Amino acid sequence: MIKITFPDGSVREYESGVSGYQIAESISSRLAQDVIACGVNGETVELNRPINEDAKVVLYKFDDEEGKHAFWHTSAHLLAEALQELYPGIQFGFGPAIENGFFYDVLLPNGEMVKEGDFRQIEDKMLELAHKNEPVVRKEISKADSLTLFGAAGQTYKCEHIEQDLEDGSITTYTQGNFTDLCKGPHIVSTGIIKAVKLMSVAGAFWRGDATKAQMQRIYGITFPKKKMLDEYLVMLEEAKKRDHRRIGKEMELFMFSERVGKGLPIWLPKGTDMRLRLQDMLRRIQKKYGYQEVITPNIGGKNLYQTSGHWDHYGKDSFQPIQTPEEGEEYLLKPMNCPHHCEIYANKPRSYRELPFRCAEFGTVYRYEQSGELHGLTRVRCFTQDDAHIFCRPDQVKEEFIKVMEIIQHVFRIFNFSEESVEVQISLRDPNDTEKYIGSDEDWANAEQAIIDACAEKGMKAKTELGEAAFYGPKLDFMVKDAIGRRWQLGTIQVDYQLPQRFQLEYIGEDNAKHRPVMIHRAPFGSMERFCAVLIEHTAGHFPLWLTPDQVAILPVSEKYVEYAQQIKEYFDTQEVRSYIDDRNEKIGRKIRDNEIKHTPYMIIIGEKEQADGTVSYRQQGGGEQGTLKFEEFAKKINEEVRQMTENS
RNA sequence: GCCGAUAUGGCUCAGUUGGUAGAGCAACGCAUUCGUAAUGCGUGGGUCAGGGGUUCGAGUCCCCUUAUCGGCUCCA
Repeated sequence: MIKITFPDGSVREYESGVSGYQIAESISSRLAQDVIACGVNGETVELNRPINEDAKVVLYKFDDEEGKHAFWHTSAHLLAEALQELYPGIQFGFGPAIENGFFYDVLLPNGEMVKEGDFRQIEDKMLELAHKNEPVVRKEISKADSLTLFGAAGQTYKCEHIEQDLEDGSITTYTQGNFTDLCKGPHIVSTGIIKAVKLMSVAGAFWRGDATKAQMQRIYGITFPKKKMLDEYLVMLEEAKKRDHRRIGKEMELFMFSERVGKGLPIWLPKGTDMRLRLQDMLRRIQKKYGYQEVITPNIGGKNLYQTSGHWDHYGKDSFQPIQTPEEGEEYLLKPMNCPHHCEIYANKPRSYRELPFRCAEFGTVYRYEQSGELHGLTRVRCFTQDDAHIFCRPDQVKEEFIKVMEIIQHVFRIFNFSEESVEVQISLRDPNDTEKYIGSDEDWANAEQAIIDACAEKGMKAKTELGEAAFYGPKLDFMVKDAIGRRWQLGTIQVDYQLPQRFQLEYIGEDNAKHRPVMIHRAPFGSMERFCAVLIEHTAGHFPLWLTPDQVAILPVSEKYVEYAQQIKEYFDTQEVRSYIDDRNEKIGRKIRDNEIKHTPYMIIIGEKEQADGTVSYRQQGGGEQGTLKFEEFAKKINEEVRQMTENS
């Protein structure tokens, strides 16, 4: 007999070898229907795996992360099972559960390709197989046997995976019906729980994520235990699309692209520019308090500059190719980053330890020749402006300076209500197994990485560590924020760099009257104006805060008779720096209200006979209906007061 | 760059098996001069992304190019 402890603390006795499914059933038959996976001692196992010792049990439902994971993982197997029936000879790669659903990497025989048009047939086959409600059976298998099994099935990728990555004694297979997959689980108890299936897309994906290896087809899908849940999910996706910054940017006339100007080259329209300048001003105010000095550098630089920095070696192919000056025989690059220019500013004169840290900031526009397939709205472009700065400091100042930058970034994110949950902080270190990718000594790397880790610890910053994500010259602390459909984008970044100061032979005279090498911190709180605006648009769905929004007030005359009064108000607003426009269309007031509600303008004022006589305005808040009546001077004061509070609290 | 998909008036989209383009919104005009989420009537606007091909005939079928979308790879 073994003792099983339940989440509520109660303990029951069972025969050794009892399965999770039997445990679930013994509690309540109704519960057993909802339970789709089972955890033991913190480790998720499938319900049919025998439990042989005293254990703490967790029973997962679809709503639990672990439950969902098992559900979608089994769904990936279901997809593979269906594909195997439809395309005999198909090769399988990896097929995991992901945040929303699952995928399977496959290679069809004879160079055939899965097309979106085939999805219906595959989905039907998956549902047909699920309807059989086959149990998912786990089996431990030796390495030799697994190689025989998958070798006989012609699964060369599975065999490669077994040979290279798996150790004898830790290999398991899962079988449902006629389909057996190499897998470490966990899975749901049987396929019949899967009631709704939707294949989302098919994409190319390189075997093992290596662009030099075979390209497989990655089929994405999602499944649910109820049809209704799938419908709700699809509606949610549609809603998210409405927040897409590319769509809102067009609707609100914030930015545009032109095929003739070139792909990936965003054009900021008047309203978008207005907003961007306001964002820049906000950051300028904050930076000033932290002792930054703003500079302006050219948009091109000599090729030699980037050879010195090492960027040419690492990213030469990914830059716009050099501009030649035939008479002078020189080559210039469109500036792909600002750091080398800033190094030259530092080197412009001898520096004393007394003037460090030297903090040099620039809204620096850079150009990068990103792969065409990578371009994406404003989040991945070929011309963008970094809210860049480089801090040159003494080695003993690194941690303190790093922490100050963290404060700026947190400050900025707080202003936009990017909550702790929506921002993921990532410590990006180098891959210790692939040091070729990086420059600099192990000692410098150790120091730089430790500075970041210490700073995070000191600030109590919750951060996950990723190996291989560092820049080639140093480790980073990255602030990632999700877009409307859950893609993660790096916004803020802070990087510690011992390399560029060396390459540029940067020095300062220390207290000891000897020359010393400074350390450089690269940082950008927004990351780039383009990407930050994109993510901000998606987070706010275009409802920007009053201080930032291009238009604060819509002035709506009840009829054309009051347009003159409207103009008088607008002129006054202009003098008070309240941003307004008049909707003087020949439309009824109800219509004007509706249209301006949709336009996301935060305030509307309505003026007619009464207001004109009293010198007042009747005002509404977007989404909040009528608010009251004020003298128009009072209203302007109220707007500015609101803006003042917002910006001062920041 | 690679895989899959899309491209029709300013915007969002119809356009059945090939038979010479439609709607709603927007714009413009006229009437109306209106009180807190859509006034009515009318008008103009498209080399169907570009190029080539098949055909008596192509928005529709085929090929190439370009841009865009979903991914992969990359991201200083």
